[in-house]
Amino acid sequence: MEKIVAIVGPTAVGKSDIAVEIALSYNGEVVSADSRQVYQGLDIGSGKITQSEMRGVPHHLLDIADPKDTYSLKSFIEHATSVIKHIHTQGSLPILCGGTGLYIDSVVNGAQLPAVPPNEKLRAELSQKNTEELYALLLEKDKKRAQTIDRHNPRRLIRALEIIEALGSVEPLSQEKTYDTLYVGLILPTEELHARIHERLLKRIANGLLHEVKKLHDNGLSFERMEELGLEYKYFAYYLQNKLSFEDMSVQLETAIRQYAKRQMTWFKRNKEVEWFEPKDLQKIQERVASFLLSKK
RNA sequence: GCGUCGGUGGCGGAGUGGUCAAUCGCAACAGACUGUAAAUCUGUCGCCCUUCGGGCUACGUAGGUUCAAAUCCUACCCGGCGCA
Repeated sequence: MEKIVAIVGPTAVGKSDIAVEIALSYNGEVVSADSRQVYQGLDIGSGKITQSEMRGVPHHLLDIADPKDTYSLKSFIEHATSVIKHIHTQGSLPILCGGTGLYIDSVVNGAQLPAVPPNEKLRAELSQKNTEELYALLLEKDKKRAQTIDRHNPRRLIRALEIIEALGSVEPLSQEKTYDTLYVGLILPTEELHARIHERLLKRIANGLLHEVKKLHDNGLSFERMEELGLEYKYFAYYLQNKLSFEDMSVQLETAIRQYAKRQMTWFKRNKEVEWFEPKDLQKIQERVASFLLSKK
């Protein structure tokens, strides 16, 4: 099986740097797995790596979508899979690196998704209903899916109904593992991570985050869409609409980023394949990658 | 100084004699994840004991009334506002 390395961990832990280090040592190319960095123009706020930080290492799946459109997991799997294939063909090592756990796992596990693109009309229609109604509807149309779904979660209920609308039912996902994967998890003590989040936010603000968000809006990205994009974009959109003072906005944003980091950890912790390191243990990480590359499977 | 309104859990804020360890929101903590994932959702959230259940301490402080008080009374302390 072809090998890939996946670098995971919470936001602000320092994944990008480590990915570049590994790439430089083992002839790697980075495949970003970040649901926001795929969008053009979301640079400072999404923490997109800069040209100089790349240090000559090719990076893929950045700036491939228009933020006005919804980029989907399905597209990500397709793009990433094809890029990884290409990297393998060149005899290089693909390094999946990013904070979007679902994206990474889906690629690593070879999830096969049915092509059911977002149906905005249906979504708008269904979002008028409350969760009970949605659940009742699902129960009626696909009893099997209804049994396992989180019945309080409108997002999932709507998505399930959307798939049913297109395909008649929600079939179990099929997965086909095609890679030999090393999961490198990066972790820091909570206080340290929080301090990094704080510093990073200040830096982003100093580097012109507000200007970036204004520019996005001037270019036609609605505040509504920005709120959907979350974190920096969501809170700065609140500020620009005078829903929050700058002070309140930055405090709440920082809290939201911390909460996000926690959710990421919850996701990654449950994956027993992940081997955890502190970012400062670069040496150990490098050694682990080396032994992984020598192993046979 | 007088008058007046108020002081409730980490914060905001309900409750105004019994069903109150105290609605709710936030934060915090733990978790889920059939595909919008930086999204969405769930649980816990005074202290102690073993879950059920039980015990203890609590609604500014100190007393009091009452079978029963966060809720009524008195004094004091603190804060806002009005008049001086």
